[in-house]
Amino acid sequence: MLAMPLSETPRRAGTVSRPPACESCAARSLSICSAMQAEDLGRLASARTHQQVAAGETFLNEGDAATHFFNLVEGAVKVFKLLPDGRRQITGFLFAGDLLGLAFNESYSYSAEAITPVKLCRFPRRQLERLLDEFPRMEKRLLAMASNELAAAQEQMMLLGRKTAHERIASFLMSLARREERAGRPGEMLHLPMTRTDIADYLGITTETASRVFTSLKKRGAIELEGAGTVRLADRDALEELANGLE
Amino acid sequence: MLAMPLSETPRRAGTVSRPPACESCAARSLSICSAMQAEDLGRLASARTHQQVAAGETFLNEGDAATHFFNLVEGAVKVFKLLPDGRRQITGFLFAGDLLGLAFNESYSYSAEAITPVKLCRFPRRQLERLLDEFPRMEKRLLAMASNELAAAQEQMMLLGRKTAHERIASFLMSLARREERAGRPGEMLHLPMTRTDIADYLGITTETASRVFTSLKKRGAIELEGAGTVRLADRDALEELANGLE
DNA sequence: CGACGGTTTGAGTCCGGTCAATTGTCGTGG
DNA sequence: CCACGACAATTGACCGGACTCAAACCGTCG
Repeated sequence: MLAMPLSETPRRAGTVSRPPACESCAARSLSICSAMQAEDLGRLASARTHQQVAAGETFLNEGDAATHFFNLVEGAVKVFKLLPDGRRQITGFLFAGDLLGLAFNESYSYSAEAITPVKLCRFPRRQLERLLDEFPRMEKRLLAMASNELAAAQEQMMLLGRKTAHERIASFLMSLARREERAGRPGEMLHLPMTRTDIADYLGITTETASRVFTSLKKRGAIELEGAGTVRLADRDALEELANGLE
Repeated sequence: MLAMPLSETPRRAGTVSRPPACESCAARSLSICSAMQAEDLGRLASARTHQQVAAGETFLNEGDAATHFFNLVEGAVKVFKLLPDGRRQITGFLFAGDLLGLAFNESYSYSAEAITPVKLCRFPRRQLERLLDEFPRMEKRLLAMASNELAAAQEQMMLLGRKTAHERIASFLMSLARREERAGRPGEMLHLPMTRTDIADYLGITTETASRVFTSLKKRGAIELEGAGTVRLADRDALEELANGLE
């Protein structure tokens, strides 16, 4: 386990405010790196493999032996689980800088598929485990990340268990906006690389419902659409309220 | 974050198979202890506070400063989040031996309420952080626990997002049964300390639906009820299939 | 241009929610 | 021991939001 997606990490005083550039794989914000010394990076780098994945390709399968973990360098990825009859639940979207497959079980508990063309850095898990033994600071960092992941997971349970379709979409959009802003980009204009079906499978609704809600929010003036992939959050306050079940 | 509930920890070879008794707080399976030396336990113990909580009492509030973490010594606890209008999502049930409040954020992201009368051991978080610095093995153990938690959380997302009411109840029962068996007790006869409303709020359905599904499963012969609090899993294979969306 | 995948829209259905009434359970005190 | 009150659980009737099935509408790319 341990996939590190849109976790809403609160910037805490005392934490390294911006991880340094990770030379070894050209990722601008590989958060794990901030806990490593240059030499460690070198050691990990020696074992890493760069990998390209085409859009739509599944490069990690639920149940497979968890031999590697990944750093997503470029592109977007969906992480999901399937039921035998094909029903799908997407448990997270990952973007550049996110970590994937940091499992401590012997097999992956989810699958991962590229949404856009993807560049990733693959590390053998053993290598990481050795590093963890030697550099406890890294472990602490991972623990903090896992902690944030868990908080995000509980938030998602709240969404899936108790929110209406409108509230789910609003929550989703606000969550993306906050992520953009945490990365220093404006959060008003969003580019959605995933399809309506992906969004639906992430929010526990159907494609049709997702689409209907988007047009409904547009009619209300809460958002503007330019094609299906671009959303402008026209009334963030309204969306925020909706996301929290008010109104 | 980090609440450690019914995570289905696979017993891995090479891991301590059964944590030694934790003298300091009379818990029989305080998993964190297995990573500590006796002296450390003593140090933690010096700062601990024993605490009794009556059934129905909320002893931990979402948003409060996360100053302590807890070991549940006896009883059952529900962990939940609320929406402003009162809708509730229970994110987990905790039982004897489980850890609670092991947050690495500055405030709790959930509330916790006693289901039955509860005994807990309260430790200041600072103490733990010092210990973690000195004993990396503990950190590793926590990381593994967090990893299992995350896998369980994703399983729950699958349930909340995609399963039917029948499948949810079946999954819930099977999950409880496995937990019992992992603890060395027979999993066929279950005692449910929580109300139907609690179960419903955990599974993202209503009390009425939960109740209807229980009686429906009873009529089908999959379970037997003796009062609302005791369930016998009469046909585990059927329940297992239902839980996975087959049939 | 036509084909294909994704999106939107429409009509009808149904699972689970809502509201309401009844029954069951248990602890308390007369 | 039983009556009572309070709360949980069950059951019923009805409703509605989201699902299903189906058709039309893009946008992009060969």
